[in-house]
Amino acid sequence: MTDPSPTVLIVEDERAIRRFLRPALEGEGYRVLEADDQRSGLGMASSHTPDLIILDLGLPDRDGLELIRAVREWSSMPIIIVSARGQDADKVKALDLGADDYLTKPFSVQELLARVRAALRRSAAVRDAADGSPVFAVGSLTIDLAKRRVTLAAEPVTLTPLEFKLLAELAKHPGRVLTHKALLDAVWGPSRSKEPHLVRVHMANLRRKLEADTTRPRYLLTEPTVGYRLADA
Amino acid sequence: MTDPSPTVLIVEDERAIRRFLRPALEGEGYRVLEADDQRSGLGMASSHTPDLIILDLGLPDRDGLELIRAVREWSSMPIIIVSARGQDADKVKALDLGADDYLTKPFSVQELLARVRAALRRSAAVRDAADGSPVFAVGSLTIDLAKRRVTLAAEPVTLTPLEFKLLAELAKHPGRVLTHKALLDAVWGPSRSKEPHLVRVHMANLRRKLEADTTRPRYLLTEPTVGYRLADA
DNA sequence: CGGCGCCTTGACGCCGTCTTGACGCTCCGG
DNA sequence: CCGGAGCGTCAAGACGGCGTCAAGGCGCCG
Repeated sequence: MTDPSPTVLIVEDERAIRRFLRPALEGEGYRVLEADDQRSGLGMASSHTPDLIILDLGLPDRDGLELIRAVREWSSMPIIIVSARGQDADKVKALDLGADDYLTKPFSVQELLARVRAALRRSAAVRDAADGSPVFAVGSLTIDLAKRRVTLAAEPVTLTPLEFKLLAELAKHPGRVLTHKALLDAVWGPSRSKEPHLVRVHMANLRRKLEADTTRPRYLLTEPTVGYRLADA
Repeated sequence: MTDPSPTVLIVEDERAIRRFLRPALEGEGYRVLEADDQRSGLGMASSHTPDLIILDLGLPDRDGLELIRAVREWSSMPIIIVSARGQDADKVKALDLGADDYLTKPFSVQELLARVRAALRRSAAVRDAADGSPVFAVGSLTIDLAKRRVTLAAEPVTLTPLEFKLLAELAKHPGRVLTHKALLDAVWGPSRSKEPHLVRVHMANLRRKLEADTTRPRYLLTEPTVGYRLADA
């Protein structure tokens, strides 16, 4: 839900500039990635999917604009341009290609950081509105982690806090077997990691609410001597 | 359905600048509104709900910043600042208050237009994801964040400032669970984020005004040990 | 200066939830 | 055939969150 430290990708050929941008960004609590040309920048953008890109348009291969276009093919992550070129035409072109902001060198670090904050704030709003809540669904069971809602055959099911936490933990790894210890650690904390009985009791309660026949579970499957698994098909 | 021509509100005291901004914007196909001070600007923003605001920070009453803050109380519409003052501190303050962009005079019209396009493009993405309606409605309850009004079965309900702020926070994320901490942060500020009792008391007061049966709430739902949720269906 | 409304703070009782323990079942190996 | 281990069920009790009420303080407006 909350991303504790957003990731910022810097695409910049001048090492000097990278060397003073990185600490400034890290000082704000961001994780920082670096690339020194367009190709590797695009690669890192797609492999790491950062939360924001700071892009120097004065790249040696000369077509940072191409990076904007390429990223925009599949993502709407914020892109802030920094460039030595301050011509109107350059700015207009970059912005119209999909860049979110444009600063001309030399620029103030404080201003850049403020614009980074503004851009991240906006994109967080988008994520919010999108409500792209990862809903897990098997059979007639749906689990919405973000909205904290569980429905069975389109009927809402009321779960106790602990029941939901337990079910959510299973839903985060659909189809995978979670050991007793893993569940205890995640739901109760490490102190209780030696009491599998806790899991059994609450699993029974969950089954009573979710399963038609508790003796032959459809969703909450027991993996004897190992743990439990949420059916994913 | 979609208004083909977005509305732009210009808040600017210098008539000369308005006189050259208006035709430029209209030339791009936008509808244009004008205000010449903060007060009327805020009024037009709430009555016409434009798609974007261009705000001159050098207003005579000197606190255009206040306009940003006031608008951000209830809307996330894009705000682009134009200002004669180019100090870092000014930019940082405006951006952190919620402004989307900041240009210093003199600026190029082409650049301004490009930044307007970029801002509108982004907010279109937001509206895409969420429904852009500023009024929230469930059952016989309606909440108008912009007008600051709440009605129940078409009857206006009078709420205290704090009650409204609390309800508004819930209405901004209908159906989602807001944790005690989230509500405390948003309504009381981070300093009180460890006093869930505050939320309970005021939630009880809200229920007394909004719910037919406070023991079985229709709108303000409790999520035990987690927080509260505003019903969205 | 007085009154009123609003927010805070504290106390209290209720009710749901979690834990704990006991018991019977099944499966499997000795 | 017997015995143990793992699992599911049930009930009882303790715990703590939640809602409610009332008192107190503060600011605002008349």
